[in-house]
Amino acid sequence: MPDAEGHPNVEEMDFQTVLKALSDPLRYQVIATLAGLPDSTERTCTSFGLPVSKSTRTHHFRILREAGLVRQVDRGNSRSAQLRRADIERRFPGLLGLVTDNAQLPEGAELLATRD
Amino acid sequence: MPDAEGHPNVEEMDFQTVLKALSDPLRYQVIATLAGLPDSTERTCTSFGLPVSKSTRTHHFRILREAGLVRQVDRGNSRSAQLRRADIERRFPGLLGLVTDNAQLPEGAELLATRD
DNA sequence: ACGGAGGTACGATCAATCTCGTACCTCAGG
DNA sequence: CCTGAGGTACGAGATTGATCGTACCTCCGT
Repeated sequence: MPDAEGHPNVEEMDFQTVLKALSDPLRYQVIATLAGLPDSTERTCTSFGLPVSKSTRTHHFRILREAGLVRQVDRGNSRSAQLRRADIERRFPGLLGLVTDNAQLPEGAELLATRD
Repeated sequence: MPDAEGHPNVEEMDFQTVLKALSDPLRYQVIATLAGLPDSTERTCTSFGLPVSKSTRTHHFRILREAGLVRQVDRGNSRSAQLRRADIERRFPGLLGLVTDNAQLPEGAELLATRD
């Protein structure tokens, strides 16, 4: 079962849950952005510049985390999110490729995502 | 734009729309079932034995059709649905493989699906 | 011509979920 | 010790989506 922070391990990842997580435009955008950046990239939730409130942001990142798509680790005063690329690739080979190939990132998304 | 029956062509298929279509358990089950059968298989909506009413069934098949996942053609007195396998494979390579690999079809699903 | 099976269209209902505000927590920096 | 930034938890509102019943259509078989 998932760990204390709600991360499922590779075997526990469920495709339907992942599809549901990705079917929201904002969450899709987060994953597509992360997938287009170097593997070890870590970002705070805020750094994506999502046009929603803090609590809504927490909600979306929880869904991504519980689907197994991102890992969130405590970094002192904040919390960084990183794509679980290897895990996803092992469990759902090719999925991330489809995500990046079909991403329609809004203008400036790369800038926002690259900002610290 | 889509034809009169609402079928998008290959270029018009949208990944987000497809993900949304697949994120419902019943619709996923339909696609997974079709994907596991020979390519030219045609089925009536009823033959899947979905545990919902007629109108709900129509609703789900409309979403699958408008996402571009199935093609529905008039067959006289009824209407048959078939998977747009080649189109999907061309537009989203590998997606159908993921769907079949992660399908958890209920017991007897193959029988229901194979029945005419 | 009639009945029934397969489908669609429409409107209503109910559940899921996206959204937000507020309150609260923790840590880094002054 | 404060303050502010980043996050979470919880409850409420709003929106989406699944579900159904009814009415209606078309075709096949009798």
